[in-house]
Amino acid sequence: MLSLVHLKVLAAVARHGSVTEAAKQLHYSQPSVSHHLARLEAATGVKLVQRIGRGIRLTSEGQLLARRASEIVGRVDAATTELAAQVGLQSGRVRVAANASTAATIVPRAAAALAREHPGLELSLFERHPVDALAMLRHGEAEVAVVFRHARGGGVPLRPPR
Amino acid sequence: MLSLVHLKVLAAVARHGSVTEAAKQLHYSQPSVSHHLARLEAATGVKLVQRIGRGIRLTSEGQLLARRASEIVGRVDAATTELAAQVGLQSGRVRVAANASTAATIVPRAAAALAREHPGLELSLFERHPVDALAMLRHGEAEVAVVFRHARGGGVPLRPPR
DNA sequence: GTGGTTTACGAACGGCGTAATAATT
DNA sequence: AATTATTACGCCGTTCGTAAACCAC
Repeated sequence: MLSLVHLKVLAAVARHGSVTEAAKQLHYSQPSVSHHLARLEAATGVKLVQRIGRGIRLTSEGQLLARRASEIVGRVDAATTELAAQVGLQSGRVRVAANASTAATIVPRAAAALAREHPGLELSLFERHPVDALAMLRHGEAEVAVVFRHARGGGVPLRPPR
Repeated sequence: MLSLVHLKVLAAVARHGSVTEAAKQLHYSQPSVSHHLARLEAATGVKLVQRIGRGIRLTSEGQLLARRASEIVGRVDAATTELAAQVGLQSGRVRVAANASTAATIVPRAAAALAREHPGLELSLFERHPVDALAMLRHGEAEVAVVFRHARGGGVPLRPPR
């Protein structure tokens, strides 16, 4: 089984076209990156890079694998983020600042849905004038603000809880 | 960065609902799988499994991550396969057995395209009666057979070179 | 006691950096 | 001489298996 680190390194080398640059971006030493490439070649049994002049170039197979590697690494990062978000939704505080009309209409419906989906959340609703609602959001006194700015088209700034 | 092995183990545990079964399917020892789960929990900081009676159960976060893990591991496997196929197309031998009518019409066009895309391939064409063409395929004397079985709807058995 | 999971321990491997070497401009 | 990549080496963490302990039916 390939290693994610190997794939990440290959993707970085593909992006920057150089072992040195990839190492810098990954905060690795130059030899580490070189070694990773060698190991990845050994693991796959495929030549992935070519020395060309005093730099290197990916072979066509290297380019193919690098594209897949970017995709895969992206998914891993996304899964990590998603998991963290899921945990954040299990418990925590969500303070909603809304103006009168939204606080009476769409906010209760959204609040009910949120409470149903994530019963562990502590949910508070504050009815404020739009300007004050946004101020609460800005000052960290609320996680969510719901206001109408215009008659048509609304603004719904959203920050995840913690 | 999460480890692919960890993700693979989590996916296997999710599939089989048991550390023991997952270990069997992965050809690991039982303690290894247990240890992997513990490490994955440590790495993510999230409780992923619960002891329940004398078995275990994934938490909701565990189930979420397991779904993503399956997806990711699948992509890694696909990339590996794809890379191997790409290498196979760089060099090797493709022997095509075709009956007279296809050998004169669609096969040359396909052969030209293949030769253009993958110049390293050694390409041979054999014109045979349909039955003999399929026999060559079956006996490993050809990698590809192209025959018409009926007046409408053709059969194009394909095996990748090596 | 049986089936299942976890903890403990030791061996082998992998991954990292620093230092030294090679190759190209 | 300067820049880039590789090889050599030592350290530490990870991963594996076996053996022992733990827990629930």
